[in-house]
Amino acid sequence: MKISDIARMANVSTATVSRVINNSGYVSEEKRQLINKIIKETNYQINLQAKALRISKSKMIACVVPALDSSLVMDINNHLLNILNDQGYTLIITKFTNRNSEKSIVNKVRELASKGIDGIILMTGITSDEVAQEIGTMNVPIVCLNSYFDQLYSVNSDVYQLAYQMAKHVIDQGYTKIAYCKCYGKASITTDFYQGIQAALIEHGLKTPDHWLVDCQPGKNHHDSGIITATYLSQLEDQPEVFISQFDRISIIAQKICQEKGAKIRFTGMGNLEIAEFVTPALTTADYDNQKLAQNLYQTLITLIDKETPAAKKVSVEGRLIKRESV
Amino acid sequence: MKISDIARMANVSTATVSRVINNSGYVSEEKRQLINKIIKETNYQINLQAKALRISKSKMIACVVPALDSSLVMDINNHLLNILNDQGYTLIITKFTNRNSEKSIVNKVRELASKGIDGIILMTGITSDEVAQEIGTMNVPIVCLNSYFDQLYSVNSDVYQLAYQMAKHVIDQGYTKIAYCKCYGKASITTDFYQGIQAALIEHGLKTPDHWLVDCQPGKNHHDSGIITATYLSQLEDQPEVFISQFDRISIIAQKICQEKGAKIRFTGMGNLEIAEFVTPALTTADYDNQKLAQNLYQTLITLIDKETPAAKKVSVEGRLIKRESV
DNA sequence: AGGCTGTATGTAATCGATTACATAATACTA
DNA sequence: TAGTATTATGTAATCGATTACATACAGCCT
Repeated sequence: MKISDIARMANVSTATVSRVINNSGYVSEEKRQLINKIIKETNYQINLQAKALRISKSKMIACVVPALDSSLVMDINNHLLNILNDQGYTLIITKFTNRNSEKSIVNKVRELASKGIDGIILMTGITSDEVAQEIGTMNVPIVCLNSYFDQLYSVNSDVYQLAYQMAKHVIDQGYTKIAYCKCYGKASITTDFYQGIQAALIEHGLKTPDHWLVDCQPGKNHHDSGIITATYLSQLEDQPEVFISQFDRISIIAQKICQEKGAKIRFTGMGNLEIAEFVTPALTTADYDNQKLAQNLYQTLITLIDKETPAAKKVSVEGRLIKRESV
Repeated sequence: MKISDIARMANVSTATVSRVINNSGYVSEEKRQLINKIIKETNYQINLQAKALRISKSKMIACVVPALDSSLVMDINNHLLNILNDQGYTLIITKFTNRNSEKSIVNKVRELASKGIDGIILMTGITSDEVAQEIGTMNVPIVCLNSYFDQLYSVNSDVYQLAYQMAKHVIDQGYTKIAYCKCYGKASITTDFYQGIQAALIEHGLKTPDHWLVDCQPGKNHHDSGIITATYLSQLEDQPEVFISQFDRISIIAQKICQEKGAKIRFTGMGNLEIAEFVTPALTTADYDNQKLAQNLYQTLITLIDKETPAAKKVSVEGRLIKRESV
């Protein structure tokens, strides 16, 4: 069933049917009703592919994710889905890991553009200036999550603040032997985390010895990182009192393993997994406000799609500390 | 940059360029190389929208989910993403909750078809025969997850077996006062769960009094269901020894709350959330083999897309019990 | 030489919409 | 009454590909 079929049945031209469908131009009330009736009766659905081709707007947005396995990615996509559904957009999810050489993300973007996608949300972090530059100059609307560069629009959790507050909270509880994870990646957000903690520590005249700085990267996923972290910490001669981790999952797993090994190290997480409340002891963590992140991603992207200029190149979204039993 | 631009630059017709791109028909080696060279130099990307319109194959598959908030949905989509990426397919995720009246899922399917989608994976459960009938007769390839009907192709976890094994395991541990969740929905998988447990119980001459059958549905999500379940169980005069739940999340939350309330009820879950291993006590659960589910979903769908007949209308995927500390 | 076959390439219709432009009828204005 | 808006509708080009069909040339066979 296509527009020309409807046109024939209504004894009008396709132009008139199109006008009715898109509510544009002049159509007599009589024909409008007739056409609408036929459309309803025949269950006619416009071919969006053809429409997209003609008007160069597909109402499709692609989200590039490293994987669908972190609660952050899931949760934000869930919120995005709600927003996009409401706005008549379709969400495409596509995978790109930085393991396939960061440079080729440029090709990924090109590939998406060739599908006629209106805009792209990049959840796979960018670390290279050069790549950021290249992506920034492509003429497809793009917004990054938690990766900021001068050349790119981005929406970010204010991890610096959260890390700072978290460290401060730990210190306020009277702890001084504080370890934390220092991921040696170059991702913006990771650096923020590190610096936030540093700031609080320095402010209170504390210093963390190097061997309490755990690199959580080598484990490919948080599960493995948790095991690595726990194994490392629990075999130390001088164990820290608290380990501030950047991810709930790492903490939850490490906490459990340390308990089993009899290491009395306390943990804090980040991300506020639902489950963090139900482990023992309930995990102190930080909530990123994923809904707000999703909203801002959408808002920025739509502004770009509409060929307007977003209010800010880099949007920061405040989160909040969630204090529970663990620290 | 379109195909006609390439054609002009190479001094050939669009037909020849198309032949080179699609490796079809005759093209002289000389022109083939020239055209390939130009394509590379110009970074030309074929317009997939136009192509899809012409050949009526979009290489897009849609997955209809109730929400992106359960680990099952996430995990399967993650696996699907890997498979689809490899096969050159694009994954579209779209939301449909049964709260918006199950009937209108028919419209959702129609809407997707109008986007030129090649096939649909339905993760939003179907419960109505009538709807199944209607969807079954639409001429779009569709596969359901965990919802089976005579009219529809489906891939399902063998929940009956798992529930049976789980109950048997609990009984084998010496427990006799066994409660479990009886969700009053009509979803196929929910009934399977109930019947699997029943079978094991009856086999061992056990009977569960009605007030130990907890309806977990009223809480909209597992989090709430967990709270409701724990609250209910812990205030009972005669508490069961074990509660067999259909979802890890419910168990994890209920287990924690019962601990706090001093109720000594043990829990088992289902779904094998990564986190289930790290709560205290580590949760005994069942693994659905999500990867296999995803593979079968893909396989069945592709077979339908290729206009062939899948081996089975209803595919069952075996899972396995994971015995840990909780029971 | 005439007829085949295989290779190479181009022309133009087509997929299903949108829309600029032309045209026509009607109503309004001076 | 001629001229100008306003309303209504249709014609045909267009978006960027694919592909059936037509054409042409080369080599080969008898």
